[in-house]
Amino acid sequence: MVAAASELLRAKGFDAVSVAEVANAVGLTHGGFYNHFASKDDLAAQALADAWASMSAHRSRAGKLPQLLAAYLSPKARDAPGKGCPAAALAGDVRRQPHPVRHAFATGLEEMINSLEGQLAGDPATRRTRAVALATRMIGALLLSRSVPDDEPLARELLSANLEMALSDMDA
Amino acid sequence: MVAAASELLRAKGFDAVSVAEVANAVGLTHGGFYNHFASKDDLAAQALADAWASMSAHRSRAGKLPQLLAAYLSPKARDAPGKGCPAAALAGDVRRQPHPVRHAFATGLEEMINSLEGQLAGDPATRRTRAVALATRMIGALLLSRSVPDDEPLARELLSANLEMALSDMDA
DNA sequence: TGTACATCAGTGAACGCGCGTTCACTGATGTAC
DNA sequence: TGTACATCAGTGAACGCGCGTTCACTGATGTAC
Repeated sequence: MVAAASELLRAKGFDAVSVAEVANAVGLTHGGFYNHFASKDDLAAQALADAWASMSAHRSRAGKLPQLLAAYLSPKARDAPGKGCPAAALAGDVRRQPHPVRHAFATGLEEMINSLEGQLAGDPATRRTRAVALATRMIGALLLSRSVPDDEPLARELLSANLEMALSDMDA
Repeated sequence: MVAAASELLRAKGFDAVSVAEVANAVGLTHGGFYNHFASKDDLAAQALADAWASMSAHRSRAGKLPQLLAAYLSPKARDAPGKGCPAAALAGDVRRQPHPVRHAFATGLEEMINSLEGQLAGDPATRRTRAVALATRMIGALLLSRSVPDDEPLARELLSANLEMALSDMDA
């Protein structure tokens, strides 16, 4: 149920997913929901943590940084928000969520930054700063690309321009 | 009314602002709303265009690029989403809005990129790419900083790390 | 100037709808003897 | 093994609520004569 919610929330956002919808997704009716979770917010916090966990697992399978960036900033990733990065899917919503949800978000984001930092070469003194900036670029590009209508060239350009810049930054 | 909606929408998001709230903000009741707009979505599209217009006016008053970046990526801007950049405030929501709203969003974003491109120095062949990447960095950083709880150091770091990287990119 | 009338922005009750949450009840499962 | 009972996840009707939208009505404004 947490896994189903995690995908639905990323695909549609917190408010657009109902308790009944999540329950139905695992073959239940809405009434039994409260045998498992204290509230919808409780589920949201758990689902967000779960999404970050599966994102982290995916990251360790993705190989080296250039391959990870190319996969992250791809049209395929753009078109599958439900299975993709929780930050790109929910960063805009999370500002209006209760504290446990925001905290789960921040924890996952911090882990993502740490993971990127570990894959960066170059001057160790600037690694953390570059990792924060790289995470921002990845998440921002995917999120903005999704916010623009699919048929506008800008949607592709946001991915390609940021991929190019991210790859060239990496060497510096 | 469009101006009031523009600020409310940026502060709270599309779904969290009701027609009654917008009407009350200008001293009316909700019933008269439909003498002015065809629907809530119609208002949202106009309000978004208005927000971009006031952002654009603000941009031309901001001086040179380093000053603009410092103001954009400041804690003050972070804490006033209602008066700030429509992209950082609404990029996450706009994906779920009807096409006119998405189109208004994309148009404003395109203008922002063009404006940044005009302020960039360096190799003209890469200017457009660098402008797209810079806009992504600005919007992504502000949006992520707002999504993290205020009391976490990461909220500040997202602004400062991206400001630092943006300023050093500018010279390259 | 005064009177009758048309216009139209604004009012507030009402509509249908979907939501999160509660609750009395069902029915399968497992334990006690 | 068979029977009685407790447990507890799951059901679906019901609750109160807020929403976008509609609509009959009000009342101020401006025009016609």
